Amino acid sequence: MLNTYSKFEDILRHDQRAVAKGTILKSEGDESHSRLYVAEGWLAASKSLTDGDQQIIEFILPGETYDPTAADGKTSFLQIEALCDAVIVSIDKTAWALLLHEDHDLRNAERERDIAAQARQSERMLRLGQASAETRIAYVLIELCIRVSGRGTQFEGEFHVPLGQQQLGDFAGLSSVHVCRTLRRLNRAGVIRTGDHMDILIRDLPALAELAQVDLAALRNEIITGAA
Amino acid sequence: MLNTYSKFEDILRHDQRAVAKGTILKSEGDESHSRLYVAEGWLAASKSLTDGDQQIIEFILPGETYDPTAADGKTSFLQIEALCDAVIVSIDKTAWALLLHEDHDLRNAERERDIAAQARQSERMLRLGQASAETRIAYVLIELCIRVSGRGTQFEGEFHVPLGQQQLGDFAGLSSVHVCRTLRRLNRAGVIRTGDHMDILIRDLPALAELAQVDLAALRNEIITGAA
DNA sequence: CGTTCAGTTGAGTTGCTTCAACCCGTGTGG
DNA sequence: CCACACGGGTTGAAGCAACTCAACTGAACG
Repeated sequence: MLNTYSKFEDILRHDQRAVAKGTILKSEGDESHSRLYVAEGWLAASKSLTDGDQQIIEFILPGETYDPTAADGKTSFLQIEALCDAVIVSIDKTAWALLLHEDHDLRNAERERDIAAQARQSERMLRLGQASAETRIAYVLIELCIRVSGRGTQFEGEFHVPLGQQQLGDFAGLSSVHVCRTLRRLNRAGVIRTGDHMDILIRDLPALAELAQVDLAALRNEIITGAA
Repeated sequence: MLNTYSKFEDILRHDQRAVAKGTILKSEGDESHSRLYVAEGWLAASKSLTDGDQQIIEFILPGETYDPTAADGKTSFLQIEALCDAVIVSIDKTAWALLLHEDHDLRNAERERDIAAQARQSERMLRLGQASAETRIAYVLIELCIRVSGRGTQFEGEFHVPLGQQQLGDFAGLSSVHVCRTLRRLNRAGVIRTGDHMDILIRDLPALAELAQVDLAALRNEIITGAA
């Protein structure tokens, strides 16, 4: 993952900052620091309604970057939170722009990254709007599996996500109670096995893909960046 | 709207193409033509589940551009459809890249456009995942109102959208029947008035914003591009 | 050993969907 | 000119999926 960013490793090393689980990163007035690079841990970008319900818009995994800045260059309309202890780098806005301008490969990689992120969002919207709880959960599991496996060889059927059922629900648009029930049902059906603290083992990937209504190979190409 | 694209008006004029309502624009193999510019009419970008339910991911309004191309540069994961008779321009991929490379202003404008589109999607995901039918419909109406009003002076409370209730439902994640009921309820409450063929008059904007759970001024900045 | 917190389960409720009927404006062919 | 079909909107009735509320469990921790 890191190799895409080898061009500015000096920055990455210099500006690293550890944050504890639960920390909320505000970009209030913090204009110069715009782009985030996550070296370790997971972040969640979310929005909430006035009545308190929140929707997780995107997870940011180790090795990925994210820019929460709005068009005005100042404020952010999203809340960024560390889902576990994390190490992040805030990349100076102008420095980033400079890098992007100089480095053609980086620019291309970022473009592909954007497209992949966009594709993920579309898939999620489709399911948020139209699919049953079972399909939503199955899709979330598959997306996360693909992403944690990364560009590595095959799918790793077993992986861990630093999420509670509440957060899974905030992502899939379901109540935590219903996430629990759905997960349990998938367990009983032998499709997955869940362990302590969101350890997930996919036992029957084709069945899960069927439930999620995805074509695995296609989704893979669509959803993650092609950079080797 | 057009003025952002004044730099390549020659292309726009040259390659215009009229399409009838309902036409589906496939990008199958049509690699060289990647970026769409909509001169007239509305397009919808949608995805569908295997069982046929479809979700409209984005509307593309006159004066806007859209690139349905996936990361591989070939296929598209979205279906683009003309919601009414439309005039579009397919901009050659390499020509577009060249323009973007040469023209700093255009590049910036596109960046802002991307950020605004991203913000819109986040708002919609929030409501798809967490909000009631009433809130979703109210939000959709407000978003569309803001977008058709554009950067113009004030909100125009009265506008028209070339959409049926079915399509409104596909966008808001509701059945057409429930869209009808909700619209009817808003009518009775005196918040809006609907006319023939999706003519909409917002009679009580603050009330609608309250239902949609949005801060009008903030949403405006967030959702549309700042280019004057 | 008590407290806390996440997950689990049951019971009851509700909001949205589905199905079906009906209305109405429009187009079409006899 | 009327008869008819058609498609979109409207409404009622019935069903169901997901929600809320609440109680219980078990693990982690002081």
